[in-house]
Amino acid sequence: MSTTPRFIEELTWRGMLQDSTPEVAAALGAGPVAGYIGFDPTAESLHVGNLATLMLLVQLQRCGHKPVLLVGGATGLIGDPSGKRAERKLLDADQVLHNVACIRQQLMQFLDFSPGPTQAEVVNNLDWFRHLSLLDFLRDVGKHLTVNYMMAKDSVQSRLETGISYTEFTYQLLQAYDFFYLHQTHGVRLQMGGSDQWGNITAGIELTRRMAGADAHGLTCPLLTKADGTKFGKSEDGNIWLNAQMTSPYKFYQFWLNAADEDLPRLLKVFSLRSRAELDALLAGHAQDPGLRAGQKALATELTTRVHGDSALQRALQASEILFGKGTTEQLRALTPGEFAEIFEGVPTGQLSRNRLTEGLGLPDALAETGAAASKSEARRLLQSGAVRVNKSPVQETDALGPDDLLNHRYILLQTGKKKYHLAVFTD
RNA sequence: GGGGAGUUGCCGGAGUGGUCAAACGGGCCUGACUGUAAAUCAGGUGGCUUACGCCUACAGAGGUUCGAAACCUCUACUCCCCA
Repeated sequence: MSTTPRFIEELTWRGMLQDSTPEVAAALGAGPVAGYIGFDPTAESLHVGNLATLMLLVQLQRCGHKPVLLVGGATGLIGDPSGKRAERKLLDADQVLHNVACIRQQLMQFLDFSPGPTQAEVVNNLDWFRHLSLLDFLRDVGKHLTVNYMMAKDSVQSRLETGISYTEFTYQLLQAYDFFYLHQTHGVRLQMGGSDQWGNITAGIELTRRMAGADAHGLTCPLLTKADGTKFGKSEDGNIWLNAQMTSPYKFYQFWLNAADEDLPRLLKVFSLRSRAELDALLAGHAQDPGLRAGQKALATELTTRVHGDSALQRALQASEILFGKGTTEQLRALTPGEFAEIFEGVPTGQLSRNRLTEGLGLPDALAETGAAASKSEARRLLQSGAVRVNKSPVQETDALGPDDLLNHRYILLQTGKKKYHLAVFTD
């Protein structure tokens, strides 16, 4: 044990510890502990916010404990009211099933599943809820927690005005039972999660204590916030997903690269696996010359590699260089169709007919019809403000597109603003 | 049950018969500067049009008027006070 870092200490310096039960450090110090985190199958993919809580399990395993990943195949059918202002629409059962399969696959790439005492494990709570009858649940589980206790939770309190269905109200009881069940069957003694999960976690501890007379522990990490007050994990286009189909590796890389200096220390501590000394050195170096963005580059590189692999990182770097570096029209023209497709994968496209080019296609029309601008009026405004570039070259408002502008015989790269790209695809 | 106030563009909020596509602030977009940043500064922010201009918009419907976001009537919704 002496060679591996202490879990609680590790979380503390990384700023990943929000709430914890009093005896949790002692319990973890006494020997290997199995701990779990639940993931809701609300989408086909996890996003970077999920990745933050997932890091708790990664650190747990690195500290010599056993991580258990719970996929909420059952709880996903009910819906967690935590942090939600209003009742949610129930997810389609088939959709949940599908999401569970996708997320399960995704989760597995972040932990070590090789045999041994700290081997990671994946469970699905549908496996035990499927066979639990309502009557058994009410008699064996529901009897142990009072409505008064359940009502006191923030997730319920905040909904007393607007209303909460019996279904969502019961959610905490289901999650509590997960903890009890994993305690009995997998020896799990710790549940972790984002700070919004604290109420559900304590419910589980309480239920385990009452049903099994056993001690259980819990801890949460702070929800990540950004210095500018906007929500972490979102870009203009929505969530940053871990699935490469939903958020291209290029976008993923860009997301981290664009982290604000102020947020950098916290992000690195949470997401990087580097040691404290390494991070201190990195941050010190970054502070010397923030303009180099050494910190952002390290963060983006490490995470893109971990999530998408090294070759995806290389392509993201190449795309970034062409789009933001000294990339020129000549460079664009030099790309092979294969390279072109990889670099512009995930860039929004709009289709136009090839014969539009023969007599010259006006820029306002081209911008509006490909979706690069919302309307011709907006396209004109952008043109007048000097925001528009075609194949990286500045253009005049009255310029027209012709066959000579085609890249790889079918593409024209439209740029509306420094960072916004749109690909016009010309078909026959 | 009685009395009063309100409903304006993405949001807040002016506007009480023409000069209102609608002040001001926020947000958002673009440019300059820069580090593909922050801060700052500048411009823009319904649609169509090269443009003159036209169309659609101020809760909904109808009306008065040469002309309405503004006046009247009804409808819907919101808020406040009294019992």
